[in-house]
Amino acid sequence: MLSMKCKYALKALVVLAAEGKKLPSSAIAQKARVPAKFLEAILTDLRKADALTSERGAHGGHTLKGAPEKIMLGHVVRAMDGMLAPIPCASTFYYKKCDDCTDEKICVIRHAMLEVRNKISEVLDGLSLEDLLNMSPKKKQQLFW
Amino acid sequence: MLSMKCKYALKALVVLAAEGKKLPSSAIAQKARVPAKFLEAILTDLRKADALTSERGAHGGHTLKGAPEKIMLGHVVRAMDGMLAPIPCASTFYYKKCDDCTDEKICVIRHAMLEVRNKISEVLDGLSLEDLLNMSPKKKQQLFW
DNA sequence: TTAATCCATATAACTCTAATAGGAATTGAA
DNA sequence: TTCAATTCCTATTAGAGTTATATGGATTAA
Repeated sequence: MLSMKCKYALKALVVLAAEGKKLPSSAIAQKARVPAKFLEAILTDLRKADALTSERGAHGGHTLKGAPEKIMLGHVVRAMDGMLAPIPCASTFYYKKCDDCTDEKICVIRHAMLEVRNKISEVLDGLSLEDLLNMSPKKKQQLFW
Repeated sequence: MLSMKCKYALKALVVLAAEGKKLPSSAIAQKARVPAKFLEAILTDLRKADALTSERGAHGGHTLKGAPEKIMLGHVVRAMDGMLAPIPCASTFYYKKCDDCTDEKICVIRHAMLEVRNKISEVLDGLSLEDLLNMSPKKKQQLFW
């Protein structure tokens, strides 16, 4: 399950990608329809995840860091929610051994979940913000949801 | 994320599939290395999900309902954890509209997550308990994890 | 009658989620 | 210098979900 936080993060980044310019968090919150104060925390996390840069003070705001086609959904989801894999022992970036497993090389649950994690990764690490924008039939009106 | 409950459920079913006979929950708990009392509740859910049948009283126990090749992982995971999709609006079996979305037909987040949900479904609805057993290189010794 | 077993309900500790609140620090402009 | 806009930081909170454990009732075979 994607958390609301992660979904909001994606929406915020789509807005930034579509506008292609610096935006204050209040503007992002309004365009993405996301609780403003919650979004502030999310934007901080996105900055730490190197997805955007922020400028403080009057006329400050947030700017996408790098081109929209370089920012992949997998990166964002991992930064917000952690691993893509259904269980820790099947994760590449957030691997953790199971307590109830003696030999993970033969674990059939893990084998199955590795397949799942690879499919999820194929999709999310293969989709960029730019790809998301291009999915929208109403791109020009900037209606994405 | 798969819950422990779901993981335990899968392990219990693998044990039942491997043994191919009626087993009391205590035996399943021991072979699957799952907390006994927690497992009892899980077995009840699996019965409600039509994955096994139970007999009460002395010499009672739980038996897989139907052939192992007919019980799919997707069915089990849905019964334990709910939807496979990352977000409710992308779920087939547990669909629910998003509050922050005006037109889901154009929602780019949903489109991306539909791809993910379909891939997950392809794997989990394509894998049976029998497939899991066959994944194990130590099938004869009944070591699955 | 007894022991084994499933079944049902309650509870508890813990963590996670989805926020909200309040204010400090920074910046550009009047 | 002062003001307003803005990010940034820390704390708090209500509610839900997770992962169990405890107790005892109901059922069944020997």
